[in-house]
Amino acid sequence: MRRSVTLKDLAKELGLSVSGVSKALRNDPGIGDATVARVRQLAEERNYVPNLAAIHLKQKRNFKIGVIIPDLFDQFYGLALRGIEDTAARNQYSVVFTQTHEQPDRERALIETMIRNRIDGLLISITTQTDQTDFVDQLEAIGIPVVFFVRAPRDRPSYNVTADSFEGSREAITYLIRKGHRRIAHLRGPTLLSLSQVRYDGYLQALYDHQLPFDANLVKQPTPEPDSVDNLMRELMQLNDPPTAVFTFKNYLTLDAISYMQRNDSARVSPLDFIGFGNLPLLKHIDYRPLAAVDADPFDLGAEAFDLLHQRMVSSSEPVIQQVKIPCQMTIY
Amino acid sequence: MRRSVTLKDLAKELGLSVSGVSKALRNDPGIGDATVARVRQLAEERNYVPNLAAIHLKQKRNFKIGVIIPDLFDQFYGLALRGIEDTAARNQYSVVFTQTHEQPDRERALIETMIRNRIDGLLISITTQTDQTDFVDQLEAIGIPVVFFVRAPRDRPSYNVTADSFEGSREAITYLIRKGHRRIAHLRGPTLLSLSQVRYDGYLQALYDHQLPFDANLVKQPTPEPDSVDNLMRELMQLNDPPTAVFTFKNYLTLDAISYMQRNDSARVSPLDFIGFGNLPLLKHIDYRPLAAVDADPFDLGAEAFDLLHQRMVSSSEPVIQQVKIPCQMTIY
DNA sequence: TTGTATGCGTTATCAG
DNA sequence: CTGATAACGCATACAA
Repeated sequence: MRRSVTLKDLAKELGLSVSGVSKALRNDPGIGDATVARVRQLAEERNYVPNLAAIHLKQKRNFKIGVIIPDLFDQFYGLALRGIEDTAARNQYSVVFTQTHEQPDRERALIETMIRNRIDGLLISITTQTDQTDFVDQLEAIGIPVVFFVRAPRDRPSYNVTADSFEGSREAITYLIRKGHRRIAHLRGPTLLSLSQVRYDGYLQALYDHQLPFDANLVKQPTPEPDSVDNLMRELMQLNDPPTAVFTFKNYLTLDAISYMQRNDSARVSPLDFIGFGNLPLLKHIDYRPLAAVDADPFDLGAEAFDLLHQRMVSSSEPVIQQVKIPCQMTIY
Repeated sequence: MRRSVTLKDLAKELGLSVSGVSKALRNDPGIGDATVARVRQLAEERNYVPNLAAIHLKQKRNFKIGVIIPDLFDQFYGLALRGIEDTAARNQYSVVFTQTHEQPDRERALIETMIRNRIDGLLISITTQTDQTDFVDQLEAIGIPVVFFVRAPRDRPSYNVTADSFEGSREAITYLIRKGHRRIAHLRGPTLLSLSQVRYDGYLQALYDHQLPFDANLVKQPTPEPDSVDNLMRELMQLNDPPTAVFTFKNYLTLDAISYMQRNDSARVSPLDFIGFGNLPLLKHIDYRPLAAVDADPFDLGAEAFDLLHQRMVSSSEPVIQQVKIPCQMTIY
C-alpha cells in the first residue's frame, strides 16, 4: 500500500514551505499568482488529494453524517436513504450508513461507532424494541445533533421528521366509511412504536368523526411470528359480525392478510377491502391488490430529515421547528 | 458545540501522562492493574470516546470502505447494499455510501470524495454510461483496492463480483425451450454494460445448445424513453411469426412488457411466457406475473463483494481469485 | 509575499 | 511500571 501524496511532498519538490503550499491550494490571500500556478500544477500532476482525517482533526466540521436504520430489506427505508444521500450529497456531506436489524444492543454499539467516526450529526430510525433513547444525551452533549426520522422515540421530546400518520389513517378510514363500510378491522403496529399509537388514533378519530361505534374485537396486534397474521385474520373472520374492510399498520401486513384470505377463505376475499400504510412502486402490479395505500413519500421524508439535521448542524441557535410532518398521500389502485 | 473528552482531559484529571492513559485504555503491557482500573473507570464516567480521525492519522487502516452504486431506487441495489453493510459491520468496517444516478461525471466526483475520505477500499457498480474506468489506476496507486460488483468494466480486467449471468440466461432459455417455445424474444440491456452482452450470449448459447435458429428480429434493445418497451413489444407482436416467450435483461423491462400487453394486446398476453433477470420479493404477488425470474441473490453478492475487497485490503499479496461469480437461481412462479 | 511555530488527538519509541 | 517526545497531515496566527 503506497503512501499518497501529501503537502509536505509537494513542498519539498517545489522548494516551498508546507504552509505556503497549503495556502496556495486554498487560494489564501497573500500568495503570488505565479506560485499558486506552480503549486496547482504540481498538485494536479502528482494527484494530490487532501487528507480529510487531518483536516477534521484541525477543524470542527467533518461534513459527514451518520444514518442508522432498522433494515434495508424494507424498501421504504431504501427509498428514504436515497432521499437522504441525495440531499446530503447536494450539500457536500458524506453519509455513513448502518442497520440495526431491530436489535437495540446493536443500535447502541453502532451509535458508539458513529461517535468514534466523529460524524457531524445523526439521523436515526429506532428499532421496534428501543425503549430508552438516552444515547441522545451523550450525542448532544458532545455537540452531535440527533434527528429521528420515520420512527420517533416515546420516552422524550425530540427533533424528528415523520409521516403525518394521524391524518393519513384518518383519511384512509374516512374513505372506507364513505364507501359504506361500518365494520373496519385494524391490524395495528408494535406497542413500543409511538407510530403505532398515532395510526391507531387516526383510526379512532375517523370512527368518532362519523359516529361509528368502536369494537375492540376488530383491533388486533400481530407479532413477528410467521403465522401471526394468519391467526388474527382467522379470528376476525370468525366473528359473528366480521369486518368488511381491513386497515393495516404496514403494507407487509396487508400482503400477509390478503394471502391468508386467498389461501383459506377465498370466497370472502374479494368483498373485503384492504387499505394500509406503505405505498411501494411494485404494489400497483399486484394481484388482489389492496384498495388503496397511504403513506408519505419516503424520498421526501429522507430529504426533509437531512434538511432539519443540516439546520441544526450549521446554526448554533436551534431551529424553531422541532417536528416536521410529511403529509401522507392516498393512492387508490 | 461542546468539545468531547480527550485523553488529555483524562490524564489531567488523573494526574497521569497522556501516553499512560492511552496505554491503560488499550491494555498495553506494562501498566499497573490499579492504574488501569482507575483510568478505565474515569473514562467510563466521562464518556470518553476515542477520536478515529486522530487514530487514522497515525495508523494506516481506517476501517472504512466506500460503496458507489447507480441508484437505490432499484431494489436489487438496496438488497446488495444490505449484504455489504452487514458483512462490513461484522468485520468492524463502516461504509460510506453514495449514488451516481447513472451519471459518469458524478461518478468521478464521488470517487474524488471517497479518496479525500481516505477509505480503505472501494466497492463500485458503474453507471450504464461509464466507458472509461481509469480512476481505478489512481485509486490503486495510492493503495486503495477497487472491487467492482454487479457491473464490471469493459475497458480493463478487474477484480469483480457479479452474477453468473451467462449460466443464468442459458438456464432460463433452456427452460423455455423445454416448455416447447421456439420463438423466444430477447429485450436486451444497454450496450455499454458488458452484463448485457453476457446475458445475450447465454441466450445465444441456449439456442445453439438446442439447435434452434437465431432470428435477429427477435432481439430488441430498449432505450430509457418511457414508451420504448411499448414500441418494441408492438414490433415484436406485429411480426408474421411473433414470439411465444419473452426473455428480458431486467425485471423492470418484464413488467413494462407485461403492462403493454395487458393494455394493448390483452388477447395474447396469457399465452405469452415471460422470464427475466431480477427476482424481487414482491414479484410473487404480481398479477400476470412472469413465468419465472432468474438472478443471483443480491445479499450474497454484496457479502461476497465485501469479502473479496476485504482480502485485498488486509493482505498485501493479491488473492488468487480475481473474479467471483455468484450462481443464479431460477424462481418459477 | 512567504516561512515558522504550534496544535488538533492519538500512538509509538524511547528513556527513566 | 510510567512519562517525555516525536510524528501522522494539515491549517492558522504570527513573524519575517
